[in-house]
Amino acid sequence: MNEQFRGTVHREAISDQITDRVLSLIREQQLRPGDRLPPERELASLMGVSRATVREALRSLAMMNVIELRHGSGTYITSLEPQLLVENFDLVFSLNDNSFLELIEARQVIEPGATALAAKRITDEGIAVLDDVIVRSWHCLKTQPGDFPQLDIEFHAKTAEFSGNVLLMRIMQGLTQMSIASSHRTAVDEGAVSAARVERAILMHEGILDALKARDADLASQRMLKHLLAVEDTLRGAQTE
Amino acid sequence: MNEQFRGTVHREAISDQITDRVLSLIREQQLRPGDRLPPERELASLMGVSRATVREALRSLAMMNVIELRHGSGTYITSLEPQLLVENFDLVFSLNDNSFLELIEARQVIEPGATALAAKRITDEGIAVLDDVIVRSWHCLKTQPGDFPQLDIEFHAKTAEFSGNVLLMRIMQGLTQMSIASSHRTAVDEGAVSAARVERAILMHEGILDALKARDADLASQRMLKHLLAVEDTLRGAQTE
DNA sequence: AGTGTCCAAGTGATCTAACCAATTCCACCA
DNA sequence: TGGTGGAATTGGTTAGATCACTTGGACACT
Repeated sequence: MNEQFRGTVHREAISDQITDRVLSLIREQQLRPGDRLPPERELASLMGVSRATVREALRSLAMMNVIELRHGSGTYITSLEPQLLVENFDLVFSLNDNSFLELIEARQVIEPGATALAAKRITDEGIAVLDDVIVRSWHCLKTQPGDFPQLDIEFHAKTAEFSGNVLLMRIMQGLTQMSIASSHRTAVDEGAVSAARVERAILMHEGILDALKARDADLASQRMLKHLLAVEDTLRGAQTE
Repeated sequence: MNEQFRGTVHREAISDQITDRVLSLIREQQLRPGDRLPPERELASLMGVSRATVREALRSLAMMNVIELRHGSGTYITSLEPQLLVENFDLVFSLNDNSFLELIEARQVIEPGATALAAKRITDEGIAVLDDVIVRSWHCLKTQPGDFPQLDIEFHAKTAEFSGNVLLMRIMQGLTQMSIASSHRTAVDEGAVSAARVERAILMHEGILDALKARDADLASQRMLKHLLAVEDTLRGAQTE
């Protein structure tokens, strides 16, 4: 016996029911990208709840990039493209305190593979983008070597982007952001941006780009790993100075 | 002149500022798993905003499983485990048929490298843990083959753990967890848990573990990649059936 | 002392009723 | 024709109140 006590006592919170409802409508294609939802006031009266509750649900969906709230205009379904929906994936690994040695090690595991994929998929437009980064890097070396880290990040982020894999792209972006925060904390910047080091880094970027141009996945992957090992040496050196 | 008009017109919505603030506090270790946040009323007055706005932020964080709102008790930081934080990303896989291929591709990039690290760092205790997973996998095959995916996750998650890199561990555990969610969506389960396939998977796990026991990083890495390529074939096959 | 009951305080959940701010669109005028 | 101003629409935010759940301590009973 005692079956009579089965079942959950806590029903789901109202605002969670609303988010589930919207997500269901999206899955059933009753709501499609670009569609506009009814105004908040209307939704509230339709469902017999307060506007505040509706807004809690809508804001949650907006944070997941499922909908977009446009002030004065309305609520719209986003494009629902994968790169949008995984935008917050970095939460999975960025909420912890990480040493930059762990960071660089993770990049050594991920970037060579991502670069190999990029070699297979990069378009001529993509190559032009990376070429431009290199050109700007040389210019930066002559004028403001201190600004190089920004271009370094851009090169790596773009390379990850051309891997054509949105998850790898997001992971790389998250890791590079953490690298920035980490280097700011450890004051590594001064050592890493000496003109000689910047020049070596640009040369290695060029080598990687050449391999990408040749669509040589193995070579590109190898060179990216070598580059990241060099970065690790630089960081280790700066750390012990 | 006209400098007076500088600056961005659209500032970030207040509730988004609050979520960012909470996430920053977590990153800075000022808030840790299990910690309790101040009551909503207090947060509102501390930040000089209304309670409704605070709640929109908190509900968004709760939807991403970063915090938990306990009615009558308070607001608490969750465990922040990767398996928990990726829960809501399954929407990507139900909306886009090809996303799970990108997922397995990302795993193919990351897991071999992480496994190589594990080969260098795994302890005898770690090996015992993986041995136990294998033993339970064989037992599962004989009794409840349908429960194998859970053990599959466990093998990969533990391997990630023994890589000794928290970042890689979390990324890998998150991706592995999502694999299960995506395979549920695509109704692959039936095909994937056939006894023959389960047996093949366990044998490959054994091969990986043997390489780890030998501390052979290259071999372990190779075998992990081969295993994931096999998983991809299984998924592709199930997709077109 | 141990134990169970009950109540009050604390806290999240929801509602109501405003007003502010950005967008949209149409009527009106030049 | 075309711009221009203002009203209507709609999201953003606030304030205050009430409901519902949890917690812990006071109290009575054993």
